[in-house]
Amino acid sequence: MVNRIALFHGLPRGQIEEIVTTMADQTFDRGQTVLSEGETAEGFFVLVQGKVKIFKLSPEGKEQILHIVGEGESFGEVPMFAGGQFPATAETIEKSRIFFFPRAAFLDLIRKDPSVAMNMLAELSHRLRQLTRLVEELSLKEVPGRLAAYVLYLSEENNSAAEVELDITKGQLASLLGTIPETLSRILGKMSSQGIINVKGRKLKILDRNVLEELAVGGKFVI
Amino acid sequence: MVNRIALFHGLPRGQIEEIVTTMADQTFDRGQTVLSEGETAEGFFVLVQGKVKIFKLSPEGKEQILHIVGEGESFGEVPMFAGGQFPATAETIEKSRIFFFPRAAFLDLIRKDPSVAMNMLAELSHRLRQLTRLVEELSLKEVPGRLAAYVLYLSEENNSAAEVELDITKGQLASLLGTIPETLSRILGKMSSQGIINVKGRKLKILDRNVLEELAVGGKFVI
DNA sequence: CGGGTACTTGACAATGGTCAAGTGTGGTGG
DNA sequence: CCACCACACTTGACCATTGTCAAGTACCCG
Repeated sequence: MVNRIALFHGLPRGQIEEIVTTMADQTFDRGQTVLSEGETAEGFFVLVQGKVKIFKLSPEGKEQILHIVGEGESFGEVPMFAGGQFPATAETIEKSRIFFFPRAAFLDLIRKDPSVAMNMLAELSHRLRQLTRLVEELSLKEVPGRLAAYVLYLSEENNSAAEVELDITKGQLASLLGTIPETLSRILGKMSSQGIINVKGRKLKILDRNVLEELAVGGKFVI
Repeated sequence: MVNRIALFHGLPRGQIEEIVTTMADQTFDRGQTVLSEGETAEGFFVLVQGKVKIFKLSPEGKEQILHIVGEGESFGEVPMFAGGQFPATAETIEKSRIFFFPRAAFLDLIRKDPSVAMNMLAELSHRLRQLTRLVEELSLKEVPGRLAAYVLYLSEENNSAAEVELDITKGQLASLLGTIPETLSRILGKMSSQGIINVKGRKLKILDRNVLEELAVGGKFVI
């Protein structure tokens, strides 16, 4: 199980066995909070099975999803290295199995084995790139452009297939795109009626990839 | 000089001398591009003196500043650990002196000395926290709220002084707040006319901190 | 089959961007 | 030392995008 975690790739068996003795193995139902923004951290988490959303809430209750954690990915490491509290909240959106690694043992491991440090540096760098892209999308593109980029991304992930399936609800997608379900629904409707995509529940079919690509780089969306 | 770089704190003298032999020392005039989004990376940079903005450009030319690099800070590390290209562009906004550290020698150093890895993990974590906050601001607050948060941040940096001075132009501040100079100008004007702040060139005086704090957490701005 | 959640649709309001035309203001060269 | 020029900033009129509120429909799970 631990072997499948990217963070521990290349680690000798002995050290894996050592770190396993310190970790905790927890199961969460869907909709449970794993960690809350502002909490002090005693370690970090790895999602083994299920799905977790990392998000921020505004005082008025609007939610911005920063990231959907996939299986094998870690989260909640920021305070371990930078001190302080968690910068966002993590909540399961499916029944999930999560490993918790306490701070001290993991820091020891890093000092002993540089490959863990390198893996962690790669992971954090990857996360920085994703967040950079999120800022770009939110600030420089309108909602249709963000949606187009997301649909194309889903397609790439799937060998550029024309048919893709959302693995989150449309409401969650709206929150990930920095908008609300109503707006997303309207835009999906418009794209449908213009023959750009075909929407059937969570299944999307790309009908005109060129228009999507045009939108995704910042082009305007004419009604 | 190298001693003052946070990344190398705690490093024995011998290793500092070693890394110094591999680095390049460059000077840039104001307005020069240090690295461009999409370029392949051969190393990373440390700003020794001056000021650098890290930003994204939309196809229409709108700019979103992600970060203003301060003296002693590094930038451009993401591709070193995650592979690929620079996710954003870096340009000097003042005459600057910049050290460049080639990839290979630095990776060697990390493998030899875990404290450098720890410093770098702290740096990247810190950056993740900042970007998380930027996403939050852009997505969950309106411009007056972002401005209020920025002014309060400047004040904190300065022992909560009531008088603060912008160290960037208002145009750059607009880009950092995810808006345009016109909008920023109008909001500064409104805040002024309501006695919340006093604006004189780049000098701002906080007159009503409570209102600013209210705005910064997401409160509404009544005209 | 029922209940709740997810989603859709409509009318409306408002934030903030665009375009255009100024008004300073600091730095440089004559 | 002053005039000029470029650039930073301001202000006004307008409008597009998107959020709010409200109501209704579809759909999945138990």
